Amino acid sequence: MMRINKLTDYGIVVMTRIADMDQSRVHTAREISEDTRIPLPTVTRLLKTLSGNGLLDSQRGSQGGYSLSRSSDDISVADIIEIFEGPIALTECSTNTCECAYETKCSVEEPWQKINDTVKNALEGISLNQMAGKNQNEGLLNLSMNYSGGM
Amino acid sequence: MMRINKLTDYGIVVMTRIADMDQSRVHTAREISEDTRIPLPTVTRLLKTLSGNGLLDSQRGSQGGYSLSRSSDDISVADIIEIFEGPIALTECSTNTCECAYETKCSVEEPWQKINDTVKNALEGISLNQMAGKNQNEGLLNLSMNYSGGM
DNA sequence: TTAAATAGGACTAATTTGGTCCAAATTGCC
DNA sequence: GGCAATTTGGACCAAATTAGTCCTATTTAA
Repeated sequence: MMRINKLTDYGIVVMTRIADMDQSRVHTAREISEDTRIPLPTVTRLLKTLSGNGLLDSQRGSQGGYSLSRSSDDISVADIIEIFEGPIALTECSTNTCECAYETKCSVEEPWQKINDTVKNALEGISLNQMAGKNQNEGLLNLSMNYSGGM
Repeated sequence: MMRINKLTDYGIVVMTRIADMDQSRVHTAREISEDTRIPLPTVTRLLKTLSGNGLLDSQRGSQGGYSLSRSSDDISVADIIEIFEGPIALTECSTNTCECAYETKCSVEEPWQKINDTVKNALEGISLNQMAGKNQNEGLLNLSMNYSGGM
């Protein structure tokens, strides 16, 4: 189905939720779990991963919690996806380390690069801010202009 | 890794290979397997799926084999991907049948639609012809124009 | 009639993914 | 100082998906 993984999806939901919350204080895993209705153990793991990769700041101990490490304008969907899924690459051919066994495959490498760049750019072009409720729709027009309409 | 499945990848390789072959005759699974070095049983299955979904014509019996059902210009990478993976949709939210359980997720629906359309357009914009060796690079410039150059 | 193909589908092994849980470390507060 | 609330790190297992193989039936040309 060429889907992003469920955990990645959840990761985006969680980040979006945090972006929608009061930025003046930190938020606990429990709080976020209740808001999103994603089970606490799972949310816990998501938050660990997200803070471990620099997208969230964490504060330990009592009164601790998580907060965005930078403005929701400066966090893209691609940032989140790459944390959970690694570099955005639809095929192995799209990565640098491709060692194609089949000659045919290799003739295919350059088109794949282009395809990937396009996908990557689309994902980098959507900020958390756009995903969140506030300022909704603003900026999305840029994306629509990116494809000239058909092939 | 947000990858397409291996079988889908193989499917594209197989189709590309056929597009590169002599169009005046049909080609057997064995022949394609040897060319691509993909194991015969797997190639067999790929070809069955591809012909079953109208991308290849098949001819049974001795002297039988497979050929493109239409010009390689008229077959896109998206056509092949959709056969193996179903509709191109990065998240469930991108499909019509989304019944979001979480309110947060729903605020996220519209951006996902845009993202998906972009990805889909990118994949629809690459023809088998472009993937194959002949006329290489022709037409790819269109794609490059689709993203306005980073964010 | 036989050999060469495709068609259809069942089946298994391998891999990936989703989800849970536990113990340790840190911090604020009483 | 000690307790309670948190994050941290990692192990672990169950479920789902994917990859790959194989068998049998059908079709067709020579």
